[in-house]
Amino acid sequence: MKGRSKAGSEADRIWQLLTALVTDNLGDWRRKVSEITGMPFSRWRALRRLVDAPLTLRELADLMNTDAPATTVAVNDLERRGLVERRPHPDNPRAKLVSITQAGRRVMESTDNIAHRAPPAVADLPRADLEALSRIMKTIGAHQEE
Amino acid sequence: MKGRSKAGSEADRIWQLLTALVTDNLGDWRRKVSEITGMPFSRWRALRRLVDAPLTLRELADLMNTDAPATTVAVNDLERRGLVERRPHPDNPRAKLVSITQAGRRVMESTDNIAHRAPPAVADLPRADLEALSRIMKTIGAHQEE
DNA sequence: TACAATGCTTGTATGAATGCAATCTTAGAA
DNA sequence: TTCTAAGATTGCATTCATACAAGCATTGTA
Repeated sequence: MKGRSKAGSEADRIWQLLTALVTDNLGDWRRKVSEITGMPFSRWRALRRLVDAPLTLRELADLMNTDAPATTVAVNDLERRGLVERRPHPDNPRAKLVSITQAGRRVMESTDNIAHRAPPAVADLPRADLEALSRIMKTIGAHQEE
Repeated sequence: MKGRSKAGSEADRIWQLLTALVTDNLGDWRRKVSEITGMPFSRWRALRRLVDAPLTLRELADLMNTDAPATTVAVNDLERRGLVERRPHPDNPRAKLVSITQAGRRVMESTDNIAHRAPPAVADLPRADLEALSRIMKTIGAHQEE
């Protein structure tokens, strides 16, 4: 957390607005994702973390801010649905690597195209604003990779 | 929905990134808000909608994308806690106006100062990006007022 | 008057998220 | 070897969120 400014900063105010905007639309979004995928929203959220790279259960649990048991249950469900696979970890025999399957990728694509419609307040933004937003989100994305 | 472009547009991609960013941090946020206020997150969310102006139960239900019974339960709880008041609607005798109390405002202030810390990926953005974001969020906010 | 619609309430049922205790295996340290 | 820690699993218990059915009071209309 380098150069962290204090609470109540500009960034915090923006974040507050962002979370309000998203949470107000979250209910609808969750409903749609569940409807399309036929599984709880939390399963979809777990699956999304596996798109870029396989993870151990421990890593997945940390990323989702839940405990190990909850993660095991989620992976069990996803595996039963054929969306992920458990494989032995090449280096650590205690750990297992969870990776997404082709079927899993298809599920993610189906929701990419259908469930992520921007709410009117965002969709109706002027082009210049959308471009600025796009650029900023890329910056944020890059920051999170670290 | 004026001038709505098709699915998969730039706005939709941005929205997808935004929701991912927020939902990834939502768990923590909900926990903190619950801890500070001593009530479920959904109660806080309902209370927030009443900060600007009193609403009827019907209006509150629509804004939160839930049904009337759920809203009644939420308002009952908030009223028991002394954070909102039910008053007869001046024009429509069938409706009731729910308004936030001073105690309710204090609760909202307590979470404004403590729970809304921006995640590092946002807090560490360059100043120019933060300013652009701030301006865009104002535009979005104005759009939602309509 | 009779009837439908609005606004709210009560009660119930269900699915889901979360957290905790206990167990098992394997790896590494004493 | 013995002990401890890491990684994963099973099972359970609790709290929420959400939806639905049914009912009551009030308003407006046929």
